[in-house]
Amino acid sequence: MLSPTEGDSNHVADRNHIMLTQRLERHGMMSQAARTVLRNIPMTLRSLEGGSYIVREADAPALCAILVSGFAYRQKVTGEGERQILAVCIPGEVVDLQNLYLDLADHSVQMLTNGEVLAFPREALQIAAAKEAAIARAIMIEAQLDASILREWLTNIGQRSAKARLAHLLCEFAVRLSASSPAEEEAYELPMNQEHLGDALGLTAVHVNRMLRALHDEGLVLWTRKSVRMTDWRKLRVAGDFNSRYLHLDQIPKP
Amino acid sequence: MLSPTEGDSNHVADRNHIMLTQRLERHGMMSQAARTVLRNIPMTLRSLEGGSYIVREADAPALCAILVSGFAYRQKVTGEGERQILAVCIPGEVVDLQNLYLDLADHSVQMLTNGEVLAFPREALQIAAAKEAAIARAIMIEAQLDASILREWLTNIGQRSAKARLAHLLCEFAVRLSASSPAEEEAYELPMNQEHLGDALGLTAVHVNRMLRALHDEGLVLWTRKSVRMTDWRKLRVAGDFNSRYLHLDQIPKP
DNA sequence: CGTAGTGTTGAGTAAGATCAACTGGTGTGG
DNA sequence: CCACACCAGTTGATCTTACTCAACACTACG
Repeated sequence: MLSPTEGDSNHVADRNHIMLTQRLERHGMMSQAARTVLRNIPMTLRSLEGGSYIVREADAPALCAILVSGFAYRQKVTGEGERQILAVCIPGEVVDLQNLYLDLADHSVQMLTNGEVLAFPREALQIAAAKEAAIARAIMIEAQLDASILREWLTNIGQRSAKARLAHLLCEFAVRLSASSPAEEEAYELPMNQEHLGDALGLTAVHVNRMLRALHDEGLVLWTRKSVRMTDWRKLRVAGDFNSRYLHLDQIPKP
Repeated sequence: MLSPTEGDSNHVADRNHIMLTQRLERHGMMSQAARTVLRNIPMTLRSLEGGSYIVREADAPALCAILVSGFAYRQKVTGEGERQILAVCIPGEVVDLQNLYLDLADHSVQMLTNGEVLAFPREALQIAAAKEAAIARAIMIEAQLDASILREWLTNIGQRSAKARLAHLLCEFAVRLSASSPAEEEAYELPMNQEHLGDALGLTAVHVNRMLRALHDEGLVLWTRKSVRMTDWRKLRVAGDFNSRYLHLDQIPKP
C-alpha cells in the first residue's frame, strides 16, 4: 500500500546508498570494498503515511529500513490492550536492526508522521555484514546505542516520578534532535500527542497534561501543539535527572 | 580483589574455551577456523563473591565475561539514588556484550550470589568478531535476544499492574531457567530477595511482599525463602499476561 | 544469645488513574 | 459561509493503587 516510489534511476539509487553508507560510517570509515558491498544492496524508497506499519509484532520481518524523513516509533501491546512505546525513531536512524537476526518480530514499528523510508531486504544486510567486518561492527554499535537508550527508559519509568519522567524524555529528545540536526537546542518539533507521551512514559494522557502544566508553571518549558520550547534547560535537566552519558555522544561524530 | 583462580593448565583452559564456543554456537555451527580464533582468546576463571562488581557504570570496560556459575544482575542508579535492575543473568550467559563496542559503561553488572566468571579482554572478542563473521553473527544474536527481554521488561513495568508484573517476572525466570537447565518447570531457585524484586519491577519491597501473598492466596505460587514453586503454572501465566514469544525460544536449540 | 538481614503486617498517605464534562481548533459537507 | 463533527487538550471530582512509616517476627549466623 501507500504509493511506493521506486528509486530506480541510477542517480536516485546512489543518493539512497550514500545515506546508508554515511549512517554506518559514523562509527569508523569503511574500506572501498565495504562500500561496494553496501552499494549492491537493493533499496527502495517508500513514502508512508502516519500510522502505517513498517514492522508488525509476531510477523517474520523480511525488510529493514532507514528512516529518511518523518518520525516513527516502536511499540508493544499487552494482552490487556495497553500500548507501551519503546522508542521514538528520528530521521537517519535504521529502524529495524532489532529484528535483523530474530525470526519473529517481538514488537511493531509504526510511522508517527508521514515520511519516507528506505527499505531493503533484511537478508541483504545480513550477507553484507558477513562479508565485511566493518559493516557488522557498525550494526552492532548502532544496536548497542539503541539498547542503551532502552535501559535508560526502563530506569526512567521504573524509578522516577511522573514529572521527572516527562522532563527526562523532553531532555532526551532535545539532545538527540540537536545531535542529528544542527543546533537550536532550546526548541524543537515533536509530533507526539499527549496520548503518545503517556504510552511512552507509562502514564495516562491526563496525567501527562497535568505534569506538562506543572513544568510550564515552573517556567521550564513552553508547550504549543506539537512543538516544545525549553525555557530553562538547566532546571529541566535537574527536574528530569538527566545525564546524557547513556546516549554515548562522544562516540558519535558531530554531523 | 577476590581470589582470581588462574585457569592456566591446558586442560582447564580448554574447558573454558569450550564453554565460550558452545555458547556462541547456539546460533549456528562455527567453522574450524572460527573455533580456533575463539580458542586463542586468553581467558581467566575468577571466583566472585555475591555483591562484587563485574562492570561499573561510567567505567571504561576492559573485560568481557561469561557467567559460569551463580547469578548476576545489571543495574542502573538514578541521581536520587534509586536502583533499577535491568536484567538478571543466569549461568552460561555472556554478561557484558552490551558494552562490547561502547566506550563507557552506562550501567553496572554485579554478582547476585557467589559464583565464577570467565573473563577475557573485550578487545580480543572484538578482534575475533572482525576475523570471523560467524562470531560476529553469534554476538549480534545474543545481544538482540537480550534487547528483546529488555523491551518486554519495559512493557511490563510501564503497562501492567503490580501483581501482573510480578507474575510475569516469575514466569520469565521459570522459562529461562528451565531452558538453561533440564526440566523441572514448576519449581526453581531464585536468589533474589524482595528488595531485588522490587527494584526489578519498579515497586517497593513491601508491595512485592503483598503481591506475593496475593499470588499465594490465589494458589498460584509457593514462596519459600529463595525458591519459587509454581502451583498453577497456567493461571500464573494468565495473571502475568505472559507469552514467551519475546524469548525467541524456537531460535535457541534445546540444551 | 544477641544481632543483622529479611520477611510480614497494619495504618495512614500520596501519586496517579478514572470518569466525565467542557474547550477550542480544524476540517468537511451542505 | 455556516453548521456540525471530530480530535486533542484541559480541568475537576473521586477513587485506587501503591508508597511510607513503623512495629514486630523469623531465621541465620557469629
